[in-house]
Amino acid sequence: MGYRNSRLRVEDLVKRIKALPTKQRPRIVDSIETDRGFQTLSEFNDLLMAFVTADELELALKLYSNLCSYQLDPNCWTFSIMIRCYCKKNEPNEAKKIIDHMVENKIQPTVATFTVLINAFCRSGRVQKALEVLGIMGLINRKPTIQTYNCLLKGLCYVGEVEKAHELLRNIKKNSIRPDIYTYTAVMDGFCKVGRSDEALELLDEALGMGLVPNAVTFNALFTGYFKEGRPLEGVGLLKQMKERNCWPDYISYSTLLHGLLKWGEIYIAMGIYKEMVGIGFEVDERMMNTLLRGLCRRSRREEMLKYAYQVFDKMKNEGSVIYASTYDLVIEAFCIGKDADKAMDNLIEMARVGYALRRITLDKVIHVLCVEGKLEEALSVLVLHGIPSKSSFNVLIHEFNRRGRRLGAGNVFGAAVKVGVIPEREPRGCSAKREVLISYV
DNA sequence: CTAGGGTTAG
Repeated sequence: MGYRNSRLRVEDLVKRIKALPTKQRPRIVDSIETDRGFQTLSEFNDLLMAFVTADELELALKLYSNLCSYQLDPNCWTFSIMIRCYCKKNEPNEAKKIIDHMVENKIQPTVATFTVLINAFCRSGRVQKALEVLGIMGLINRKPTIQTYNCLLKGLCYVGEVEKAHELLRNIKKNSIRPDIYTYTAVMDGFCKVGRSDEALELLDEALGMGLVPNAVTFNALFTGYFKEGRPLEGVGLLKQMKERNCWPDYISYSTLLHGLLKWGEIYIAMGIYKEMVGIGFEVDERMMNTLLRGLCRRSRREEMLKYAYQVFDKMKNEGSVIYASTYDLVIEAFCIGKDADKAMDNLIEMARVGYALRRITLDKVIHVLCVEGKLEEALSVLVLHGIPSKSSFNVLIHEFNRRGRRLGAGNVFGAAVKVGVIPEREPRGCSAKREVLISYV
């Protein structure tokens, strides 16, 4: 049974390979070889291409290296696939060797093949090499298309040559190649990444004037620019404009916007955007939820924000999200602000249980609120957690115990302080208590 | 006779 080509068979084979552990995959290629190989080169090319599209690059290389054992000669298409393979592997220099070989042997690669290689060089910041390839194209009279230029534009922006990208865009127009929305998006993105959103906006107008239709990616570039420049509210305006243009914001639009608003302290508006996202059905990821929650907690002196913080925190707990240490700190602080001593304490214990370091400031705040609420026993139990409160917390505790005439409690606190190397100014009432403690701990 | 090429975030 020879390996017979049909699209179904190729897809089937790739599927079967995908189901295998990585280490066992090369064996399939060997089995093809022992299985009488390929009838035609086109069968071979089809499978090679299938490997490359399926990201099985090692298998593609292995298959290619077996080529002569099937007594087949590579053609233009075979080489093109291998160029794609090396580009995917981020080895454009290897790909270029193949292009050179093709050109030398008068097997002329098409624009698409050149574009793949130019893109690979650009993506890795080797714009010079990309331009060199463009030069080879010129030599054999292959004209770049707008896609080729788009790759170069992105490459130029990537290496910080936005000015040059802009100039190239002008030249493209002059040479009567019609830019498309990818072209404009690429240069706009370049401007936005260096804080020149206004120039990006001018380009957007130009694109609109040409009848091009901006998409979410185009707008997302502007979002990024606005937030880089500290203009979060203009981002909100942009969202509105997007919708008016019937361009539906995607997940990246929303999360960029949300992140920008949080970064610049527009927490209330951020909460609104968050609700909108959830309403549409976007899942807000854990990291973003942590950021949102921290923002809400920072504003928790406003009652409404505290309420939101509670809601978001509950939701995260219900969904089993990981709550970061920095988030716990702020949540506990918010509970303290909200005079919810028990919740503050519960979460402090929770924080200790999951193994997070307990910051002094957090311990202090919990001890303080527990004392204010008259929960002395709980305040005392904070001392058994792993973490050292500040001297003033020990002072407050000793004072509270003294005030209630609880000499033993005060002595315990004093002892705990001394044990961790803190000598409070406050002393347990009655000298004997202090002396006892000092004798037993020092 | 045909494969195939270009976007975005914290």
